[in-house]
Amino acid sequence: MSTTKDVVKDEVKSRKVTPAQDAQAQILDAIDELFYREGARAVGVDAVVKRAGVNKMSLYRQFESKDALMLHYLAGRETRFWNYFDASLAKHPGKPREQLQQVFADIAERAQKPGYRGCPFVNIAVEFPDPEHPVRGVVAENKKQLMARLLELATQARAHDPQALANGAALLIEGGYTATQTYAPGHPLIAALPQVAAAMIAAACDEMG
Amino acid sequence: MSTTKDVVKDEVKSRKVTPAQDAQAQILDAIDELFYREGARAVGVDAVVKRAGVNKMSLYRQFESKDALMLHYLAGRETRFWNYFDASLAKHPGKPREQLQQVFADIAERAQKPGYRGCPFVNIAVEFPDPEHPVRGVVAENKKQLMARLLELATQARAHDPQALANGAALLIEGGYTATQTYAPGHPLIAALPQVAAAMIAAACDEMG
DNA sequence: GGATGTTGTTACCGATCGGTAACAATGCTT
DNA sequence: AAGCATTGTTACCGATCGGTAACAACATCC
Repeated sequence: MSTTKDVVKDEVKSRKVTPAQDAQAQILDAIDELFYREGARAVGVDAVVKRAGVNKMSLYRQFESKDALMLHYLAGRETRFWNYFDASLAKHPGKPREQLQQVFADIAERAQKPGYRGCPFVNIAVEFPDPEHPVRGVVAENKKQLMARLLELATQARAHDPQALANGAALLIEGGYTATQTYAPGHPLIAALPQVAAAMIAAACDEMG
Repeated sequence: MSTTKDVVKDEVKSRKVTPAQDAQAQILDAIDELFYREGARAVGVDAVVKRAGVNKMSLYRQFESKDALMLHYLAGRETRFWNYFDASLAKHPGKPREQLQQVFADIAERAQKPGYRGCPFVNIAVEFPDPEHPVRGVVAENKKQLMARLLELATQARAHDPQALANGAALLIEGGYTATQTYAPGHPLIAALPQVAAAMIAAACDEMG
């Protein structure tokens, strides 16, 4: 008798093997896009591996959990954010007031591009309300540093009350991020961010109390 | 022979029957708290019925889907929001500038209370990024009306550029909401919101261009 | 006292969640 | 060629997701 098991054996399997570091890079690319666009909570690991073009086990052999994935995602976004920030300042070296103004101009410009989905730190903080969740530490650290940089700029710009200007700038930045999601996309409110910031900066530096 | 089916029959079932409208009220209370505190996406219908103290079928006999639940949740939050808003204005009848200032003062006060979790419209917009999702329509409507009210106040306050002041106020409000979630709870930035708003209002109304 | 309509309960549906065991196929080293 | 570590594949795991069928227990009206 012939067992049916060994009848068809010459099919081409052709499974491609991806080095670990390549797979890792593809995964990081996938989560950077998916977590940002659809939200980390809404995107499952199956969607991640599908988009990354790797196997699920390849993912879990390099990242211990989805929480770890989110932390890597945030780390990448943090690097990108400070690159943006430093690029804004680099446009006006030695001119803190123009630097601060440029930060708002560049944020508003990015926020109007299609596909913009707000600040990734804001989004993930809203998606994970538990303040003990590991992602919240990254968010807090980012905002803490942002406030420090704003205070530094406000001080260098010789504002009457540097902390007050830093507070106002921080609130406007958070507001600009969020308004992109709550108001209709392309709403003139986003485009008005630099003007609002300009008025605030002028009032904080020019007129004497 | 004795069938085992009818041996124990005198156990007290004691199942309470809740009128439909009572169950509905309990469900609305439950989602108002759970959806706000933990996020509508993170809270399942099982958690809702458990907290409401009703059966799952009682829920689905009155609400056709979880999406419908979220719309009811948002409707309740919208009513509450405009009650807050009108209450702020009622403190200074006929004085638009003080009214606008009061809006910020009251928002900042609420935002510093324990359990505050930001603007429910902002949160649900972040949780459901798809602009075609039914909840997004409610969010857009709320913000649209808010902008209209702010513009009305700015006009009455005789700002040089009412639209510019309304834009600034809207951005500050969104920023205040969001900052409660991204910066540490109780962060001085939240308490500074009224001062920042005061400076903005003063600059928009007082000084001549 | 039925008959009827509403409510509670249980048990289930298929789908998806994050995560893993086991093993086949591959590449690299010697 | 042999041995070994890495990678791919499949098939699962228990839990939870939103949602429903079927039927038992109740209240009410005639």
